[in-house]
Amino acid sequence: MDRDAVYELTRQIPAGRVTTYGALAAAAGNPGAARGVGMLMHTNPDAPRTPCHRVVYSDGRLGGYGAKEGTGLKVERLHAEGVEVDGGRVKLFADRFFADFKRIR
DNA sequence: AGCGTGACCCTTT
DNA sequence: CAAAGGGCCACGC
Repeated sequence: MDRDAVYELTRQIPAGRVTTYGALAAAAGNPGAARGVGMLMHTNPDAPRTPCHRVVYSDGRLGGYGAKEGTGLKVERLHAEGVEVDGGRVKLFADRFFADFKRIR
């Protein structure tokens, strides 16, 4: 597992778009390593260069966030980029999905 | 080197 | 439609 690749891909996610842990893992060449990617995000320091808030569950839910505020902060950051969030899930998930990480069920 | 834990995901009740 | 089970991988001790 090349974690640098994962971080790189995460950094390349355009503002206002989101992807999933699984899709990210697959794009990095390790399909099924969704959980590992989540761990990488958690391990990753707060690094502003890596927009981990643009990574969510495959069903559109936000998932977790290392900060104390948790998903709350995540919602704010996403909303600031134009991503509508409701009921803990991302609206227009399909449209907002990063094209390069096609993996909508 | 082995074990436990977690920011996940899919299939099956 | 909601809940439960089992299987991924990476990390720290």
